[in-house]
Amino acid sequence: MNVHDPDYRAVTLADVARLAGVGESTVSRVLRNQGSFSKRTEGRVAEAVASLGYVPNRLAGMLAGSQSTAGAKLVGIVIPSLANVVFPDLLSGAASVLDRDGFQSVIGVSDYDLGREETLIGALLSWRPAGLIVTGLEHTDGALARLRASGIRIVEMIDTDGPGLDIVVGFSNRAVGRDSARHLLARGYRRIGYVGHDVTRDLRAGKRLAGFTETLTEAGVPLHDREIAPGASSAAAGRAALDRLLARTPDLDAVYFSNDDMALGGYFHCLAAGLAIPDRLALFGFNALDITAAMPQPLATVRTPRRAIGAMAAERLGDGGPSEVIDLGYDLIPGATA
Amino acid sequence: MNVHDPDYRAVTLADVARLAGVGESTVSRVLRNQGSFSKRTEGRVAEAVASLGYVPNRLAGMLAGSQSTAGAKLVGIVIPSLANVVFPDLLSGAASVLDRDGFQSVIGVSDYDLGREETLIGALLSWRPAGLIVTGLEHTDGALARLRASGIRIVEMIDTDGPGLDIVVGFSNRAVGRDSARHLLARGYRRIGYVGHDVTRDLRAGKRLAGFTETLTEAGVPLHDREIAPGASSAAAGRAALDRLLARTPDLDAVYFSNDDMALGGYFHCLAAGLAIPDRLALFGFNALDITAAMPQPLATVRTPRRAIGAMAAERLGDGGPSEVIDLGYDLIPGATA
DNA sequence: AATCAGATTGGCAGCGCTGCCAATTTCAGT
DNA sequence: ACTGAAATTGGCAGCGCTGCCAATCTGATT
Repeated sequence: MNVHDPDYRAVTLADVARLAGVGESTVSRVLRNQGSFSKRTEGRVAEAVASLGYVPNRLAGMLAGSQSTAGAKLVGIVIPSLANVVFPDLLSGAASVLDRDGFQSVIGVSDYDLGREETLIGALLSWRPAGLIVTGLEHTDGALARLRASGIRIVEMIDTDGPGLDIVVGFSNRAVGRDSARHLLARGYRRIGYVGHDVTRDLRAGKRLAGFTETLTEAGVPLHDREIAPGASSAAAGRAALDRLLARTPDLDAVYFSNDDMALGGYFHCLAAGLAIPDRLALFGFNALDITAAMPQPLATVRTPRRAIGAMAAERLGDGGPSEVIDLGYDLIPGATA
Repeated sequence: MNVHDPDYRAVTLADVARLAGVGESTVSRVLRNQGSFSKRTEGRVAEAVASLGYVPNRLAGMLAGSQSTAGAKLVGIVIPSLANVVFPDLLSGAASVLDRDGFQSVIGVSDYDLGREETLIGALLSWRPAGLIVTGLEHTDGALARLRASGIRIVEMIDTDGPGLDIVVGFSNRAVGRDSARHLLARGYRRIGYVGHDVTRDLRAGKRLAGFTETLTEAGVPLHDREIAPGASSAAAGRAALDRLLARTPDLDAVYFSNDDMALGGYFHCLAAGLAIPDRLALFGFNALDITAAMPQPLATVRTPRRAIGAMAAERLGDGGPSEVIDLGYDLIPGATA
């Protein structure tokens, strides 16, 4: 007997009620441990549930419960990618809070494509979630319209550089860029280069770079040269890009990378090319991936509170407070490569 | 006006039907592009949808559609973690197929805890998915019971070393271990050690180790020594564990790691300690993470078809074929570290 | 002009569960 | 034994949508 048999019918709450000899609403109350019922009833119901192998149908439950505020225990989350550690971290931070509060989440991956993000937002909204967590502040007009029209709590996470829709949780990427530049300047580097990946897709990396060059320029030490690798960030892309950059501009004394993956690639290039770090060339990354702490020379990078951002985003989804921007900051890790 | 206003009511299909001046079922047909309707009707409906900002309620749709086979376009996926690249890869492989077929997926993360997996399976089943993808072959009795009772298609992915429930997609971890051992033996290594992480949680790593030691023993070159790091795998754990292992057993000439993260840590240890690779010590990993190809000396490792496994798992979810085991194999990458 | 297959359409009964409300039971305090 | 408040319980109307079926319309054919 399975779902494909033409006359298959799942066990329903009504079946349980019948077997237990109680009303449907009583079973519902017992199952949700809400309202009052006697110990005896609870026992009967538990027994019936066990003997029938009853599994509640959450679809029906949510539909029915959607009329009340307490109903929809569901949230939607949109992230650009799963390949970059950042996002799984954000997700697990959010999951820890969501689990605690008994929320389910439906996740959409936009693949750094704002058009696809708009589609995903529409799809997630059709689940009638109690709230939505999206990544970044940049969205298509259509996406913004849908988000506004939804009338639900929206949390934009990671980035605080710009106007948000409702709740914004994250840190300033621009400030990260500025601080990174300040750090390199303080260490005495003056011929500074940049190695990044496709910024049209990863807008946050673009903001860091903007802050970085801004500070350099203010200090009278403009960015010496830059190399942008096409496609997503990766160690291989970082290694190849640094190679190209140095071939063109050998006199650099420090390189700022769009993130740690790229920086790790750069590190490998230096090892392979026999360039002393940080004396011949300093390296600076972003994200503080776990792996960078295990390097022979810990990478100079910036640690972002990823899990905390995810957790805070989930936290704020629930409350009905006013719109606000929550800056969770970041830490600059000096490391040994810059 | 938003969801929290006491008298808020979402736009429903009935509202659209009224505005468009057609019946509800007609709107439903147009929206799902199913059945027949005139161009004129389609236009009216599209107009009404746009003007009202209507978003279909998938909860209701699935509930209503659940009676038919075509209804529930939903699948559940359970993975042990998001922190290990392997799982996001599996997920995106599955997503590519699921998207194509118009399926939604709900994901659960068990955190390598079989008890938690059982709970998650129950939770996912309550969404009445058309099928479920789980990780590995080991499950609690309770989980197995629920899976069997569900009557839906179950796909167990990654591991083919053991009896499956229904469809199994993956490769043999044991064979990976054996081939890895064979490779090291062929290269002439004879004092071989192992550095791993908590095997009680990562059962697949345990199977690889079993196959590995088995082959070594058969060759009359039993595993020389081993060091197990507590907790999850990471570069830091691998680095520290290799350090401990070598302190105790300095005469090793090769080390097999539970995966690339650990191996990368081992690589860093060798760099820091000035151990020549592979002459003084050979390193062998597992997973073929992208990053290992960017290393000065590409890591010797085994590439697993992660995206393909995810895609195949999703593919099989749909068909009604008989239970079977699908072995997608793997590639041994010689690299330059062994 | 009559006929008929095929295209188009609307009505309505559920899908399984929860919220509301009224009915019934229980029980401590007279 | 009697009373009122509190605890417990069941009935039933939806939640918003889809499937089924009968009704209506269209156009070509005879």
